[in-house]
Amino acid sequence: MKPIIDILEQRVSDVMAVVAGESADAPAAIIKSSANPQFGDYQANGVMALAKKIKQNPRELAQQIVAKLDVGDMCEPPEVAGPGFINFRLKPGWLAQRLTEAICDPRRLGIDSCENPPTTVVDFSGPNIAKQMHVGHLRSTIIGDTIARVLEFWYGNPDKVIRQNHVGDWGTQFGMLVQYLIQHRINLAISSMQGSEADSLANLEDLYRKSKESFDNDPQFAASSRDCVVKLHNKDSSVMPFWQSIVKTSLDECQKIYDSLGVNLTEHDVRGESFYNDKLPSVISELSAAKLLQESDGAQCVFLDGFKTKEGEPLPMIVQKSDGAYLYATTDLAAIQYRVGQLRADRIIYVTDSRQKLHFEMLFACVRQAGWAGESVRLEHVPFGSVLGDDGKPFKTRSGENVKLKSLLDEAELRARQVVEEKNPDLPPDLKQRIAHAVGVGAVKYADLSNNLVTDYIFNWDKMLAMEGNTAPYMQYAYARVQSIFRKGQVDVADLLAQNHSLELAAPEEIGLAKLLLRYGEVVETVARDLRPHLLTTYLFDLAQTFSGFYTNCPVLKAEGTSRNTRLLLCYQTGRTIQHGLGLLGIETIEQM
RNA sequence: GCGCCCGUAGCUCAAUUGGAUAGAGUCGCGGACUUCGAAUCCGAAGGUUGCAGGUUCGAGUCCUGCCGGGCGCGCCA
Repeated sequence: MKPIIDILEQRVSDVMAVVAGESADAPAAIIKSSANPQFGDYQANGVMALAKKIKQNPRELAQQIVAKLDVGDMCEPPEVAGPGFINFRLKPGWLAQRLTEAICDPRRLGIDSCENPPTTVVDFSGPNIAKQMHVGHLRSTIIGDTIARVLEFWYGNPDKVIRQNHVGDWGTQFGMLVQYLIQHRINLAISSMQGSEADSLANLEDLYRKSKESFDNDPQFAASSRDCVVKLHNKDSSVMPFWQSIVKTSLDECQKIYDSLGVNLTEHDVRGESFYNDKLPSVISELSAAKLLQESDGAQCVFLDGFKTKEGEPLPMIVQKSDGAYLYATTDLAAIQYRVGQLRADRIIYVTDSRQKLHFEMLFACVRQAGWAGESVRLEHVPFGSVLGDDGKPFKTRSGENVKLKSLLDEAELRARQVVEEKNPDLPPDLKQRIAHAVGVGAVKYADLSNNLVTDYIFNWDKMLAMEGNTAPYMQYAYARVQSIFRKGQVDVADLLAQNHSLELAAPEEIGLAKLLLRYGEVVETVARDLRPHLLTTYLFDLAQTFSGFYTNCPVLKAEGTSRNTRLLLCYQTGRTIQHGLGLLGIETIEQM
């Protein structure tokens, strides 16, 4: 189904073009859903801009447009209001017809997929695998996952979305780790086979700490570590197995976190720094060939217009250090070449914290100048703020360490379990555990995604697990209540849908709910375009609240005939929309909680 | 010092990117369970959008200058 906004946009724009005549290019109709119900359901804001352009009275112009406008099939007669708005109020009969269509669409809820979806790379998560995943990886991982899910749905073609996990599996710290293993004759691959999972995990933590200690305190070890880095770069067979054992062990740990978080990332999405290692020399030579490379203090640099140091001098993007080593800028350049050249990406999205903003600005400027990404390739950085503790400082443990994602998730589940025990002690234990997992993980993700990306947010267990307010548990509860109606009424959904159902929207709560349900597609489209997940949580919360109002005022099972049928279908579509929307956020729904 | 981001109700956040009377949640206050799950709902209260100018039909949003905070600014990622 074509979105309501698009239908109105089309019709109003057509009339505007006629009214404007050939003299002027008519501006767009700019249809928005109205903020205030007093102004109807949708409004056209573009008339005033046109009036200005062709020097006419905006209200009179709006009147002319309304007179020529043919929207009688879907709206009550449109009204001109204020300085020149046109307000539209949808007819209940037309709403019912559209909603029926949405309900009968088993897969897409009546939402069209976009035309010509671009092949899109979503680069997210990207943990440094020398260490366990911690809270610093949380936002990129769940925001990136959501963006990938939303785009997959909006594009209507999962093949068009390519997840890339640009893990840090290369670099100087690996020299240190490998050197430690060699020196102590430890093969992680073997010890993790023999030991328990906890052992291999502890090994990695220990390994990092111990080798760091040696590196800092033992000059000879530090020297050997640096040699080890060189050997790694040369793919020396005496060190590679050790490196591989670290990578494998570490990625396995990451995978457990992803699985537990419900994040759609697998080993197939991993293209770590090591993947690009071979391609770095050609990055330099191609930059050189493009006449972009300059030496400065022994380092190979690209100087781009508009970037300055604190002294006001040109700020270089260093692509090769004076000792010959490459940097993350080099790897990112190679990654863009790979993504545009091999993956055929038309759109590349980077989900990282906002501190890397400057880096991406320079990176994008560089590939534009080098011609590695033409105008047709969209490069987008999605920056986000930090996770803070109650004190407003970066979220850390009491001892000042980064909070491990594993312990974070364990605690989420534990706290959710306590709530379930309190609210619903009679459920079977395994069900309680499933609920606790869905609620706990959902709460963490929802709390993150419901914030505007650019702002920092304060991590607060009590708020994210609260049953009241804009939280995952509230949303999941709303869903469970819908399901409860079907259970209680022993309504078979398949039968319900198979009936020749005629929707009849009468009560204001029914009409309001129907209108909101039909706006789901607009929201998905906006999120896909602007990459702002909190717009989706806002919508879902609005929907859940509107449903609650409907639920208290409109008995479903006690209603009869068409009314009962209508209300059941409204419940069905509400449940489905919440489930689908939460699904795009990577959050599970549960039938009872 | 320069650059980027931010400043909105006591608190946590929105505001469809320039649209109408700035909205939610939460806290506190007042109501609603014999009724499909009260983990809910309804109501009232709460504001000089950091300050001062400017742009225009119209500004929380854009421009300028201050104040306050966060982040970044050559060989880490």
